[in-house]
Amino acid sequence: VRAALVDAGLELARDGGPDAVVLREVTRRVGVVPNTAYRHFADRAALLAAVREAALGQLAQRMAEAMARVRARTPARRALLRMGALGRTYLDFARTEPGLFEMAFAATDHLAPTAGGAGEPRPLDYVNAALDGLVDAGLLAPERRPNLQYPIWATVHGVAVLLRGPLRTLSDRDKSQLEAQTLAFIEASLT
Amino acid sequence: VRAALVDAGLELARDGGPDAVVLREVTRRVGVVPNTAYRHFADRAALLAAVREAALGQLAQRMAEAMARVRARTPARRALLRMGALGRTYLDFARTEPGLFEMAFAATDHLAPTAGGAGEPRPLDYVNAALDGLVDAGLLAPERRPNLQYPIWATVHGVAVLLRGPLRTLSDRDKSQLEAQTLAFIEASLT
DNA sequence: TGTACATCAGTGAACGCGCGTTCACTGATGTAC
DNA sequence: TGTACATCAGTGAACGCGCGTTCACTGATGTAC
Repeated sequence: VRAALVDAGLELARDGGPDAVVLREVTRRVGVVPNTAYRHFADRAALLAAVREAALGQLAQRMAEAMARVRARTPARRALLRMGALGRTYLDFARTEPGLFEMAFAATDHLAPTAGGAGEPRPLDYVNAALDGLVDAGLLAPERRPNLQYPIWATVHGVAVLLRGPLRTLSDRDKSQLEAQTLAFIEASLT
Repeated sequence: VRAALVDAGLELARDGGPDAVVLREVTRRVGVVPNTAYRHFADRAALLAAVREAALGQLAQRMAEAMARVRARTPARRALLRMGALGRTYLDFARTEPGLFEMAFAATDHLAPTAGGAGEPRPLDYVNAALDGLVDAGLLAPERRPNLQYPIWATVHGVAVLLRGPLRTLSDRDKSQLEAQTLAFIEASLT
């Protein structure tokens, strides 16, 4: 039932974002009485944290698939392609699953279980791996590497957020172009 | 009274973000009966849109002040300093006024009055002006200029959002360093 | 093999709450004659 | 100068709603002897 509750929450978040993940509605979808949720979660915030984790997992899975799809002869080329694929996957996710995207990055009261360490890979892990690949291939100076994942993440995340916010009135064409331009902006500053 | 309602809304948004801007609480603060709000706004969404506008105005004002403070001998140096000052002002605003920051960029149902055109300057206008300054000073190739404001805005906005979201557990030191690094990342890709 | 008991996931009913919104109203302000 | 009237910002009371959460409970499942 716990898994069913999280799934239902994910479904609610899919269209409506975090605010749509309402405890009573979640239990309703599972076909269970509201207070049943308290068997599995301390309170609504705990349920929300679990759903957020699941949403993040969806994004992580897409990134993993995208990484697996990259085929390239040389390590250098592969590192570059991976970098681009990561950005595109991230932006695709934000565009096609806006509710889950919002859910994945919503601020939850419960502090994230980041402490664990040995969990499933997170989006940032893939960026780190791709950057290390660039360094190994000699495309990126090692001294520029430290913490470089953050500005890159910020840039991609930022364009995703802006396109859903102040720039949401742009045409689809302009949005796609802006996404491409932003990824090019990152690539330009990497090489 | 209308202005008082918006002010009260701004105050509520300051600590608590958009969700804290509750129609009844807003009227309560003004010392007026709840339905009075409907004399001035069609519904809650309209009130929220007005408050969002005001929050955006606060940010715009800070940027204007920051621009006025920049003193430099040469146009080239001034353009560079302005660019940096804009980024720092933006991140300062996000850090010191998280509620207003969230409010300013919240998605509101009412479509933004962007159509007007001749309104007060918006954050993006300052970035455009600074970029034009860089081009005029010969620091930026004109062919790179078109739409360059968007990736830059995205990067700064992205780091602001991440620092309030997934990276909120970072130490203040790390946060400041990440902000600085991100601004350096932008500057590096501009020159 | 059979009985007594603990565990615990899910039930049924209810709570208090604050919300956005609607209604018919009052009473001050300004305008027309 | 005085009277009749329209305007309209704010009032008072109420509505229905759905929420998160708590309580004492039932009844199936598994374990100990």
